Amino acid sequence: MLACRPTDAVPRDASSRLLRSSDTWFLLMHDIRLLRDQLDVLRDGMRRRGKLGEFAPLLDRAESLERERRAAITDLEGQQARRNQLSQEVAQRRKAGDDATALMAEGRAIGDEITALESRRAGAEAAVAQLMYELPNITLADVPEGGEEANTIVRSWGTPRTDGASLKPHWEIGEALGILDLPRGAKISGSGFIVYRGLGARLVRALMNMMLDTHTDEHGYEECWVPLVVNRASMTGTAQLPKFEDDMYALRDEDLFLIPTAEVPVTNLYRDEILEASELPKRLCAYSACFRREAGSAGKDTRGLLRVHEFDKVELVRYATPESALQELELLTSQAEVILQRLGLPYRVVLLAAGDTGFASAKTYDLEVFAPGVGKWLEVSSCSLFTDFQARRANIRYRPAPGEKPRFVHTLNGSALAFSRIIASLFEHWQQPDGSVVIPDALQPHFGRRELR
RNA sequence: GGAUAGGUGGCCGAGUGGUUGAAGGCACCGGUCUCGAAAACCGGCGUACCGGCAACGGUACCGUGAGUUCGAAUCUCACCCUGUCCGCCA
Repeated sequence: MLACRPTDAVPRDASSRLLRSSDTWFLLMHDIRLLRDQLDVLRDGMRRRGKLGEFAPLLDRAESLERERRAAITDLEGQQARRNQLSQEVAQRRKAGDDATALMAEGRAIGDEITALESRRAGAEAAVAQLMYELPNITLADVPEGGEEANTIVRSWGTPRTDGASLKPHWEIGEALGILDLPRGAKISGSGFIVYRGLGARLVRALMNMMLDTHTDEHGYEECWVPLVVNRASMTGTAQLPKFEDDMYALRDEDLFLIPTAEVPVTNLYRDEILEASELPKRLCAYSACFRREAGSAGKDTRGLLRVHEFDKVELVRYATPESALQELELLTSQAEVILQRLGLPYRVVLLAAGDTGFASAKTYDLEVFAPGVGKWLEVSSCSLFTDFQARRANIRYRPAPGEKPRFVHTLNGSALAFSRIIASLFEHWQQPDGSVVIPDALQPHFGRRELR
Protein backbone atom coordinates (compact mmCIF):
# COMPACT_ATOMS: atom_id res chain seq x y z
CA MET A 1 0.00 0.00 0.00
CA LEU A 2 2.71 2.45 0.88
CA ALA A 3 5.42 1.34 -1.46
CA CYS A 4 5.71 3.52 -4.48
CA ARG A 5 6.74 2.75 -7.98
CA PRO A 6 5.89 4.02 -11.41
CA THR A 7 3.40 1.91 -13.27
CA ASP A 8 3.34 1.22 -16.94
CA ALA A 9 -0.36 0.54 -16.98
CA VAL A 10 -2.61 1.88 -19.68
CA PRO A 11 -5.85 3.50 -18.54
CA ARG A 12 -7.88 0.88 -16.72
CA ASP A 13 -9.57 2.80 -13.96
CA ALA A 14 -13.24 1.88 -14.05
CA SER A 15 -14.11 5.30 -12.76
CA SER A 16 -12.27 7.04 -15.57
CA ARG A 17 -14.72 8.77 -17.80
CA LEU A 18 -12.36 8.74 -20.71
CA LEU A 19 -12.21 6.34 -23.58
CA ARG A 20 -15.41 4.76 -22.46
CA SER A 21 -18.10 4.94 -25.03
CA SER A 22 -19.44 7.24 -27.67
CA ASP A 23 -21.49 9.26 -25.24
CA THR A 24 -18.40 10.53 -23.50
CA TRP A 25 -16.40 10.91 -26.63
CA PHE A 26 -16.49 14.66 -26.24
CA LEU A 27 -14.30 14.37 -23.17
CA LEU A 28 -11.07 14.85 -24.98
CA MET A 29 -8.24 17.28 -24.75
CA HIS A 30 -9.25 19.02 -27.93
CA ASP A 31 -12.61 19.54 -29.48
CA ILE A 32 -12.64 16.69 -31.94
CA ARG A 33 -14.32 18.97 -34.46
CA LEU A 34 -11.01 20.76 -34.88
CA LEU A 35 -9.80 17.64 -36.63
CA ARG A 36 -12.42 17.92 -39.35
CA ASP A 37 -13.10 21.61 -39.66
CA GLN A 38 -9.94 23.35 -38.52
CA LEU A 39 -7.05 21.04 -39.04
CA ASP A 40 -5.02 24.12 -39.93
CA VAL A 41 -5.56 25.48 -36.42
CA LEU A 42 -4.08 22.35 -34.89
CA ARG A 43 -1.24 22.35 -37.41
CA ASP A 44 -0.43 25.96 -36.71
CA GLY A 45 -0.54 25.31 -32.97
CA MET A 46 2.06 22.56 -33.33
CA ARG A 47 4.15 24.72 -35.63
CA ARG A 48 4.25 27.53 -33.07
CA ARG A 49 5.55 25.05 -30.54
CA GLY A 50 8.19 24.07 -33.06
CA LYS A 51 6.74 20.59 -33.25
CA LEU A 52 5.05 20.46 -36.62
CA GLY A 53 7.55 17.91 -37.85
CA GLU A 54 6.73 15.69 -34.93
CA PHE A 55 2.98 16.09 -35.09
CA ALA A 56 2.05 16.59 -38.74
CA PRO A 57 1.98 12.86 -39.56
CA LEU A 58 0.02 12.20 -36.40
CA LEU A 59 -2.56 14.82 -37.33
CA ASP A 60 -2.98 13.32 -40.79
CA ARG A 61 -3.51 9.87 -39.36
CA ALA A 62 -5.95 11.20 -36.79
CA GLU A 63 -7.89 13.04 -39.46
CA SER A 64 -8.43 9.95 -41.56
CA LEU A 65 -9.22 7.82 -38.53
CA GLU A 66 -11.79 10.37 -37.50
CA ARG A 67 -13.45 10.03 -40.90
CA GLU A 68 -13.46 6.28 -40.50
CA ARG A 69 -14.97 6.66 -37.05
CA ARG A 70 -17.85 8.71 -38.34
CA ALA A 71 -18.49 6.33 -41.22
CA ALA A 72 -18.66 3.45 -38.76
CA ILE A 73 -21.10 5.37 -36.59
CA THR A 74 -23.37 6.11 -39.52
CA ASP A 75 -23.51 2.44 -40.47
CA LEU A 76 -23.88 1.32 -36.89
CA GLU A 77 -26.71 3.65 -36.08
CA GLY A 78 -28.56 2.64 -39.23
CA GLN A 79 -28.50 -0.97 -38.11
CA GLN A 80 -29.50 -0.02 -34.59
CA ALA A 81 -32.48 1.84 -35.98
CA ARG A 82 -33.48 -1.26 -37.93
CA ARG A 83 -33.18 -3.39 -34.82
CA ASN A 84 -35.31 -1.04 -32.77
CA GLN A 85 -37.99 -1.06 -35.42
CA LEU A 86 -37.92 -4.82 -35.64
CA SER A 87 -38.25 -5.23 -31.89
CA GLN A 88 -41.35 -3.07 -31.94
CA GLU A 89 -42.85 -5.29 -34.60
CA VAL A 90 -42.07 -8.40 -32.59
CA ALA A 91 -43.82 -6.88 -29.62
CA GLN A 92 -46.88 -5.98 -31.66
CA ARG A 93 -47.17 -9.39 -33.28
CA ARG A 94 -46.88 -11.11 -29.96
CA LYS A 95 -49.53 -8.91 -28.51
CA ALA A 96 -51.77 -9.81 -31.43
CA GLY A 97 -50.92 -13.48 -30.98
CA ASP A 98 -49.14 -13.71 -34.35
CA ASP A 99 -46.01 -15.67 -35.13
CA ALA A 100 -42.77 -13.67 -34.87
CA THR A 101 -40.09 -16.30 -35.31
CA ALA A 102 -39.01 -14.99 -38.73
CA LEU A 103 -38.58 -11.50 -37.34
CA MET A 104 -36.65 -12.80 -34.40
CA ALA A 105 -34.27 -14.64 -36.68
CA GLU A 106 -33.74 -11.46 -38.65
CA GLY A 107 -33.08 -9.67 -35.41
CA ARG A 108 -30.38 -12.14 -34.54
CA ALA A 109 -28.63 -11.45 -37.85
CA ILE A 110 -28.81 -7.71 -37.30
CA GLY A 111 -27.40 -8.25 -33.85
CA ASP A 112 -24.32 -9.86 -35.31
CA GLU A 113 -23.83 -6.99 -37.71
CA ILE A 114 -24.20 -4.51 -34.88
CA THR A 115 -21.54 -6.31 -32.90
CA ALA A 116 -19.14 -6.08 -35.82
CA LEU A 117 -19.89 -2.43 -36.53
CA GLU A 118 -19.58 -1.63 -32.87
CA SER A 119 -16.08 -3.00 -32.68
CA ARG A 120 -15.17 -1.16 -35.86
CA ARG A 121 -16.39 2.07 -34.28
CA ALA A 122 -14.64 1.37 -31.00
CA GLY A 123 -11.40 0.58 -32.79
CA ALA A 124 -11.37 3.80 -34.76
CA GLU A 125 -12.39 5.77 -31.72
CA ALA A 126 -9.65 4.38 -29.51
CA ALA A 127 -7.09 5.00 -32.24
CA VAL A 128 -8.09 8.65 -32.65
CA ALA A 129 -8.20 9.17 -28.91
CA GLN A 130 -4.73 7.74 -28.46
CA LEU A 131 -3.35 10.12 -31.05
CA MET A 132 -5.20 13.08 -29.63
CA TYR A 133 -3.84 12.37 -26.17
CA GLU A 134 -0.40 13.11 -27.56
CA LEU A 135 -1.34 16.58 -28.76
CA PRO A 136 -0.46 19.50 -26.50
CA ASN A 137 -2.74 22.50 -26.10
CA ILE A 138 -2.73 25.29 -28.64
CA THR A 139 -0.93 28.33 -27.28
CA LEU A 140 -2.57 31.73 -27.47
CA ALA A 141 -1.75 34.23 -30.20
CA ASP A 142 0.35 36.47 -27.95
CA VAL A 143 2.66 33.65 -26.91
CA PRO A 144 5.99 33.99 -28.72
CA GLU A 145 6.79 31.27 -31.21
CA GLY A 146 9.82 29.07 -30.76
CA GLY A 147 11.65 27.37 -27.93
CA GLU A 148 13.17 28.40 -24.62
CA GLU A 149 15.39 30.98 -26.33
CA ALA A 150 12.25 32.91 -27.26
CA ASN A 151 11.07 33.26 -23.66
CA THR A 152 10.45 36.90 -22.87
CA ILE A 153 11.06 38.76 -19.63
CA VAL A 154 7.98 40.92 -19.26
CA ARG A 155 8.93 42.69 -16.05
CA SER A 156 11.19 42.39 -13.06
CA TRP A 157 11.17 43.57 -9.49
CA GLY A 158 13.90 44.22 -6.95
CA THR A 159 17.63 44.18 -7.33
CA PRO A 160 19.78 41.06 -7.16
CA ARG A 161 22.67 41.30 -4.73
CA THR A 162 25.88 42.15 -6.46
CA ASP A 163 28.22 40.82 -3.81
CA GLY A 164 27.60 37.31 -5.09
CA ALA A 165 31.21 36.21 -5.00
CA SER A 166 31.30 36.41 -1.21
CA LEU A 167 27.88 34.78 -0.69
CA LYS A 168 27.33 31.20 0.34
CA PRO A 169 24.94 28.74 -1.25
CA HIS A 170 21.83 27.94 0.78
CA TRP A 171 22.88 24.43 1.73
CA GLU A 172 25.97 25.72 3.46
CA ILE A 173 23.95 28.35 5.29
CA GLY A 174 21.25 25.90 6.31
CA GLU A 175 23.60 23.22 7.50
CA ALA A 176 25.73 25.68 9.42
CA LEU A 177 22.62 26.92 11.24
CA GLY A 178 21.51 23.33 11.90
CA ILE A 179 18.16 23.86 10.23
CA LEU A 180 18.70 21.86 7.05
CA ASP A 181 19.64 18.18 7.41
CA LEU A 182 20.30 16.85 3.93
CA PRO A 183 22.37 13.76 4.86
CA ARG A 184 19.64 12.43 7.12
CA GLY A 185 16.99 13.20 4.49
CA ALA A 186 18.95 11.05 2.10
CA LYS A 187 19.32 8.35 4.72
CA ILE A 188 15.68 8.00 5.63
CA SER A 189 14.22 8.51 2.15
CA GLY A 190 16.83 9.08 -0.53
CA SER A 191 18.55 11.94 -2.27
CA GLY A 192 16.19 14.79 -2.97
CA PHE A 193 14.28 14.42 0.27
CA ILE A 194 14.72 17.19 2.77
CA VAL A 195 14.68 17.31 6.53
CA TYR A 196 14.11 20.74 8.06
CA ARG A 197 14.86 21.03 11.73
CA GLY A 198 14.29 23.55 14.47
CA LEU A 199 13.79 27.00 13.05
CA GLY A 200 13.98 25.50 9.57
CA ALA A 201 10.84 23.49 10.23
CA ARG A 202 9.22 26.51 11.79
CA LEU A 203 10.10 28.53 8.71
CA VAL A 204 8.20 26.08 6.51
CA ARG A 205 5.17 26.42 8.75
CA ALA A 206 5.45 30.21 8.72
CA LEU A 207 5.66 30.35 4.94
CA MET A 208 2.58 28.19 4.66
CA ASN A 209 0.59 30.47 6.95
CA MET A 210 1.82 33.66 5.38
CA MET A 211 0.92 32.55 1.88
CA LEU A 212 -2.46 31.07 2.76
CA ASP A 213 -3.44 34.07 4.89
CA THR A 214 -2.56 36.43 2.08
CA HIS A 215 -4.54 34.56 -0.55
CA THR A 216 -7.59 33.94 1.61
CA ASP A 217 -7.82 37.25 3.45
CA GLU A 218 -6.63 39.57 0.72
CA HIS A 219 -7.21 37.80 -2.59
CA GLY A 220 -10.50 36.08 -1.82
CA TYR A 221 -9.50 32.45 -2.28
CA GLU A 222 -11.22 29.60 -0.48
CA GLU A 223 -8.69 27.56 1.44
CA CYS A 224 -8.83 23.82 0.79
CA TRP A 225 -7.04 20.92 2.40
CA VAL A 226 -6.91 18.11 -0.09
CA PRO A 227 -5.69 14.52 -0.38
CA LEU A 228 -2.11 14.00 -1.50
CA VAL A 229 -3.14 10.73 -3.15
CA VAL A 230 -5.50 10.80 -6.11
CA ASN A 231 -6.99 8.33 -8.58
CA ARG A 232 -6.30 7.91 -12.26
CA ALA A 233 -9.34 9.85 -13.35
CA SER A 234 -8.10 12.93 -11.51
CA MET A 235 -4.60 12.62 -12.94
CA THR A 236 -6.12 12.31 -16.40
CA GLY A 237 -8.44 15.25 -15.82
CA THR A 238 -5.60 17.71 -15.39
CA ALA A 239 -3.52 16.03 -18.13
CA GLN A 240 -0.70 14.54 -16.08
CA LEU A 241 -1.87 11.25 -17.55
CA PRO A 242 -1.60 9.38 -19.76
CA LYS A 243 1.47 11.06 -21.18
CA PHE A 244 3.58 11.71 -18.11
CA GLU A 245 3.03 8.63 -16.04
CA ASP A 246 6.76 8.09 -15.63
CA ASP A 247 7.03 11.37 -13.73
CA MET A 248 4.57 10.25 -11.06
CA TYR A 249 4.94 8.22 -7.93
CA ALA A 250 2.32 5.47 -8.03
CA LEU A 251 1.10 3.26 -5.24
CA ARG A 252 1.94 -0.41 -5.56
CA ASP A 253 -1.35 -2.10 -4.77
CA GLU A 254 -3.89 0.43 -5.87
CA ASP A 255 -4.38 2.57 -8.93
CA LEU A 256 -3.50 5.73 -7.06
CA PHE A 257 -0.80 8.36 -7.41
CA LEU A 258 1.00 10.85 -5.22
CA ILE A 259 0.14 14.31 -6.47
CA PRO A 260 2.85 16.30 -8.27
CA THR A 261 0.96 19.48 -7.39
CA ALA A 262 -2.23 20.49 -5.58
CA GLU A 263 -3.48 21.55 -9.00
CA VAL A 264 -4.60 17.95 -9.48
CA PRO A 265 -6.94 17.48 -6.52
CA VAL A 266 -8.11 21.09 -6.47
CA THR A 267 -8.88 21.42 -10.17
CA ASN A 268 -10.66 18.07 -10.06
CA LEU A 269 -12.88 19.19 -7.19
CA TYR A 270 -15.65 20.01 -9.64
CA ARG A 271 -14.96 17.25 -12.15
CA ASP A 272 -18.18 16.09 -13.85
CA GLU A 273 -20.11 19.01 -12.44
CA ILE A 274 -21.99 21.95 -13.87
CA LEU A 275 -21.55 25.27 -12.08
CA GLU A 276 -23.77 28.31 -12.21
CA ALA A 277 -22.30 31.38 -13.87
CA SER A 278 -22.72 33.25 -10.60
CA GLU A 279 -20.20 30.91 -8.98
CA LEU A 280 -17.46 32.10 -11.33
CA PRO A 281 -14.74 32.98 -11.02
CA LYS A 282 -14.10 30.13 -8.63
CA ARG A 283 -11.05 30.86 -6.49
CA LEU A 284 -9.46 27.99 -4.61
CA CYS A 285 -6.13 27.69 -2.88
CA ALA A 286 -4.40 24.89 -1.07
CA TYR A 287 -1.17 24.04 0.63
CA SER A 288 0.18 20.60 -0.22
CA ALA A 289 3.28 18.54 -0.38
CA CYS A 290 4.19 17.75 -3.99
CA PHE A 291 5.90 14.60 -5.22
CA ARG A 292 7.96 14.34 -8.38
CA ARG A 293 10.17 11.56 -9.57
CA GLU A 294 12.15 13.97 -11.74
CA ALA A 295 12.90 11.10 -14.09
CA GLY A 296 15.16 12.34 -16.82
CA SER A 297 16.67 15.18 -14.89
CA ALA A 298 19.30 13.15 -13.07
CA GLY A 299 22.44 15.12 -12.46
CA LYS A 300 20.78 18.53 -12.78
CA ASP A 301 20.70 20.80 -9.75
CA THR A 302 21.46 17.92 -7.46
CA ARG A 303 22.72 19.95 -4.56
CA GLY A 304 20.57 21.50 -1.91
CA LEU A 305 16.98 22.48 -2.41
CA LEU A 306 16.92 23.26 -6.12
CA ARG A 307 15.45 20.03 -7.43
CA VAL A 308 13.89 17.66 -4.94
CA HIS A 309 11.43 14.77 -5.02
CA GLU A 310 9.16 16.16 -2.36
CA PHE A 311 8.51 19.83 -1.78
CA ASP A 312 5.80 22.07 -0.38
CA LYS A 313 3.74 24.57 -2.21
CA VAL A 314 0.71 26.80 -1.94
CA GLU A 315 -1.30 26.60 -5.13
CA LEU A 316 -3.88 28.96 -6.57
CA VAL A 317 -6.61 27.60 -8.83
CA ARG A 318 -9.26 29.55 -10.70
CA TYR A 319 -12.17 28.58 -12.90
CA ALA A 320 -13.01 31.39 -15.28
CA THR A 321 -15.34 32.10 -18.14
CA PRO A 322 -13.60 32.05 -21.52
CA GLU A 323 -14.19 35.79 -21.77
CA SER A 324 -12.38 36.69 -18.56
CA ALA A 325 -9.72 34.00 -18.55
CA LEU A 326 -6.89 36.01 -20.06
CA GLN A 327 -7.42 38.85 -17.63
CA GLU A 328 -7.57 36.40 -14.77
CA LEU A 329 -4.19 34.98 -15.71
CA GLU A 330 -2.72 38.46 -15.24
CA LEU A 331 -4.49 38.78 -11.91
CA LEU A 332 -3.41 35.35 -10.69
CA THR A 333 0.18 36.06 -11.67
CA SER A 334 0.17 39.35 -9.82
CA GLN A 335 -1.22 37.62 -6.73
CA ALA A 336 1.69 35.20 -6.76
CA GLU A 337 4.09 38.12 -7.17
CA VAL A 338 2.75 39.76 -4.03
CA ILE A 339 4.34 37.02 -1.96
CA LEU A 340 7.74 37.56 -3.52
CA GLN A 341 7.51 41.29 -2.98
CA ARG A 342 6.67 40.80 0.68
CA LEU A 343 9.61 38.46 1.07
CA GLY A 344 11.75 41.15 -0.53
CA LEU A 345 13.18 38.72 -3.07
CA PRO A 346 14.19 40.06 -6.48
CA TYR A 347 12.34 38.30 -9.26
CA ARG A 348 11.40 38.47 -12.89
CA VAL A 349 8.28 37.46 -14.77
CA VAL A 350 8.94 35.37 -17.86
CA LEU A 351 6.40 34.77 -20.59
CA LEU A 352 7.20 31.31 -21.85
CA ALA A 353 7.55 30.78 -25.57
CA ALA A 354 5.23 28.28 -27.20
CA GLY A 355 7.82 25.53 -27.29
CA ASP A 356 8.57 25.92 -23.59
CA THR A 357 4.94 26.13 -22.52
CA GLY A 358 3.66 23.07 -20.69
CA PHE A 359 1.67 20.37 -22.46
CA ALA A 360 -1.74 21.44 -21.18
CA SER A 361 -1.14 25.17 -21.02
CA ALA A 362 -2.13 27.83 -23.54
CA LYS A 363 -0.10 30.59 -21.89
CA THR A 364 2.31 30.51 -18.99
CA TYR A 365 4.19 33.06 -16.94
CA ASP A 366 7.06 31.73 -14.86
CA LEU A 367 8.17 33.64 -11.81
CA GLU A 368 11.91 33.36 -11.30
CA VAL A 369 13.55 34.49 -8.11
CA PHE A 370 17.23 35.27 -7.85
CA ALA A 371 19.43 33.17 -5.60
CA PRO A 372 22.76 35.00 -5.36
CA GLY A 373 24.59 32.19 -3.56
CA VAL A 374 24.24 29.85 -6.50
CA GLY A 375 23.98 32.76 -8.94
CA LYS A 376 20.83 31.46 -10.58
CA TRP A 377 17.28 32.49 -11.33
CA LEU A 378 15.01 29.86 -9.77
CA GLU A 379 11.55 29.04 -11.03
CA VAL A 380 9.29 29.37 -8.00
CA SER A 381 5.97 29.69 -9.75
CA SER A 382 4.35 28.81 -13.01
CA CYS A 383 1.08 30.58 -13.70
CA SER A 384 -0.91 29.06 -16.51
CA LEU A 385 -4.11 29.40 -18.43
CA PHE A 386 -5.29 26.07 -19.77
CA THR A 387 -8.27 27.38 -21.73
CA ASP A 388 -10.75 24.48 -21.94
CA PHE A 389 -8.06 21.80 -22.31
CA GLN A 390 -8.36 20.51 -18.75
CA ALA A 391 -12.06 21.29 -18.46
CA ARG A 392 -12.82 19.01 -21.40
CA ARG A 393 -10.90 16.15 -19.91
CA ALA A 394 -12.30 16.69 -16.44
CA ASN A 395 -15.75 17.65 -17.76
CA ILE A 396 -16.03 20.86 -15.74
CA ARG A 397 -18.74 23.10 -17.11
CA TYR A 398 -20.84 26.10 -16.21
CA ARG A 399 -24.23 27.35 -17.33
CA PRO A 400 -23.79 30.88 -18.72
CA ALA A 401 -27.39 31.76 -17.88
CA PRO A 402 -30.38 29.82 -16.56
CA GLY A 403 -31.79 27.66 -19.32
CA GLU A 404 -28.71 27.96 -21.52
CA LYS A 405 -26.45 25.14 -22.59
CA PRO A 406 -23.46 24.35 -20.42
CA ARG A 407 -20.00 25.44 -21.60
CA PHE A 408 -16.60 24.32 -20.48
CA VAL A 409 -14.93 26.58 -17.96
CA HIS A 410 -11.39 27.80 -18.47
CA THR A 411 -9.03 26.64 -15.76
CA LEU A 412 -6.01 28.48 -14.42
CA ASN A 413 -3.48 27.80 -11.77
CA GLY A 414 -0.22 29.01 -10.36
CA SER A 415 2.08 28.27 -7.52
CA ALA A 416 2.16 30.96 -4.89
CA LEU A 417 4.68 29.73 -4.10
CA ALA A 418 6.94 26.69 -4.07
CA PHE A 419 8.70 26.61 -0.71
CA SER A 420 12.02 24.89 -1.24
CA ARG A 421 13.39 27.27 -3.83
CA ILE A 422 11.96 30.21 -1.92
CA ILE A 423 13.86 28.99 1.11
CA ALA A 424 17.02 28.67 -0.98
CA SER A 425 16.63 32.20 -2.29
CA LEU A 426 15.65 33.55 1.10
CA PHE A 427 18.72 32.06 2.78
CA GLU A 428 20.99 33.36 0.07
CA HIS A 429 19.48 36.79 -0.41
CA TRP A 430 19.02 37.60 3.26
CA GLN A 431 22.25 36.05 4.55
CA GLN A 432 24.45 38.22 6.74
CA PRO A 433 28.25 38.26 7.01
CA ASP A 434 28.02 36.58 10.44
CA GLY A 435 26.19 33.58 8.98
CA SER A 436 22.73 34.55 10.19
CA VAL A 437 19.72 35.13 7.95
CA VAL A 438 17.35 38.06 8.34
CA ILE A 439 13.64 37.25 8.25
CA PRO A 440 11.72 39.68 6.03
CA ASP A 441 9.27 41.93 7.88
CA ALA A 442 6.14 40.42 6.36
CA LEU A 443 7.13 36.94 7.53
CA GLN A 444 7.99 37.93 11.08
CA PRO A 445 4.44 37.86 12.47
CA HIS A 446 4.07 34.30 11.21
CA PHE A 447 7.56 33.23 12.19
CA GLY A 448 7.78 34.94 15.53
CA ARG A 449 11.45 35.96 15.20
CA ARG A 450 13.49 38.45 13.25
CA GLU A 451 16.34 36.21 12.17
CA LEU A 452 17.76 32.74 11.82
CA ARG A 453 20.89 32.30 13.81
C1' G B 1 -11.74 -6.34 6.73
C1' G B 2 -17.03 -8.86 7.67
C1' A B 3 -22.49 -8.23 7.16
C1' U B 4 -26.35 -5.55 4.87
C1' A B 5 -29.09 -1.77 1.87
C1' G B 6 -28.52 1.24 -2.12
C1' G B 7 -26.50 4.05 -6.76
C1' U B 8 -32.23 6.87 -12.09
C1' G B 9 -32.13 13.73 -15.41
C1' G B 10 -29.33 20.48 -12.25
C1' C B 11 -31.69 18.41 -7.42
C1' C B 12 -35.36 15.00 -5.05
C1' G B 13 -37.92 10.70 -6.47
C1' A B 14 -41.34 6.66 -9.24
C1' G B 15 -40.32 2.77 -12.20
C1' U B 16 -38.43 -5.27 -12.30
C1' G B 17 -38.11 -7.35 -19.89
C1' G B 18 -41.69 -4.29 -25.12
C1' U B 19 -43.72 3.70 -27.78
C1' U B 20 -39.93 4.84 -20.71
C1' G B 21 -35.80 9.69 -22.61
C1' A B 22 -37.95 7.73 -18.54
C1' A B 23 -44.27 9.39 -13.89
C1' G B 24 -44.42 13.12 -10.03
C1' G B 25 -42.11 17.15 -7.43
C1' C B 26 -38.34 21.12 -6.87
C1' A B 27 -35.33 24.49 -9.47
C1' C B 28 -35.05 27.14 -14.04
C1' C B 29 -37.17 29.72 -18.71
C1' G B 30 -41.61 31.94 -21.30
C1' G B 31 -46.68 33.49 -20.58
C1' U B 32 -51.54 34.75 -17.93
C1' C B 33 -52.88 37.51 -13.57
C1' U B 34 -50.77 42.14 -10.75
C1' C B 35 -49.23 49.12 -10.14
C1' G B 36 -45.15 45.70 -9.05
C1' A B 37 -43.97 41.26 -6.52
C1' A B 38 -45.55 36.74 -4.29
C1' A B 39 -49.10 32.95 -4.92
C1' A B 40 -51.99 30.42 -8.48
C1' C B 41 -52.60 28.70 -13.42
C1' C B 42 -50.79 27.46 -18.70
C1' G B 43 -46.62 26.06 -21.66
C1' G B 44 -41.47 24.80 -22.02
C1' C B 45 -37.21 22.57 -19.96
C1' G B 46 -31.40 16.43 -19.90
C1' U B 47 -26.55 15.37 -22.23
C1' A B 48 -23.69 13.89 -26.28
C1' C B 49 -22.94 12.04 -30.97
C1' C B 50 -24.19 10.87 -36.44
C1' G B 51 -26.64 12.72 -41.00
C1' G B 52 -28.68 17.44 -43.00
C1' C B 53 -27.66 24.43 -45.48
C1' A B 54 -31.91 24.06 -42.53
C1' A B 55 -36.50 22.23 -40.95
C1' C B 56 -35.76 17.81 -39.12
C1' G B 57 -34.41 12.62 -38.75
C1' G B 58 -31.49 8.89 -36.26
C1' U B 59 -28.45 6.71 -32.26
C1' A B 60 -26.56 6.29 -27.40
C1' C B 61 -26.73 7.36 -22.23
C1' C B 62 -30.74 5.16 -15.62
C1' G B 63 -22.72 4.10 -11.09
C1' U B 64 -18.78 1.44 -14.63
C1' G B 65 -17.74 -2.72 -17.73
C1' A B 66 -19.10 -7.38 -19.75
C1' G B 67 -23.17 -10.86 -20.73
C1' U B 68 -28.40 -13.04 -21.71
C1' U B 69 -32.48 -11.57 -25.27
C1' C B 70 -35.66 -10.14 -31.43
C1' G B 71 -35.83 -6.30 -27.43
C1' A B 72 -32.66 -4.34 -20.94
C1' A B 73 -33.19 1.32 -16.37
C1' U B 74 -35.50 -3.49 -15.49
C1' C B 75 -32.37 -10.31 -15.70
C1' U B 76 -26.88 -12.40 -14.85
C1' C B 77 -21.62 -11.59 -13.57
C1' A B 78 -17.45 -8.51 -12.19
C1' C B 79 -15.79 -3.92 -10.49
C1' C B 80 -16.37 1.18 -8.34
C1' C B 81 -18.85 4.34 -5.00
C1' U B 82 -22.35 5.61 -0.90
C1' G B 83 -25.37 4.59 3.64
C1' U B 84 -26.00 1.40 8.08
C1' C B 85 -24.15 -2.33 11.72
C1' C B 86 -19.75 -5.07 13.53
C1' G B 87 -14.35 -5.44 13.94
C1' C B 88 -9.64 -2.71 13.81
C1' C B 89 -7.21 1.97 14.27
C1' A B 90 -4.57 7.78 14.21
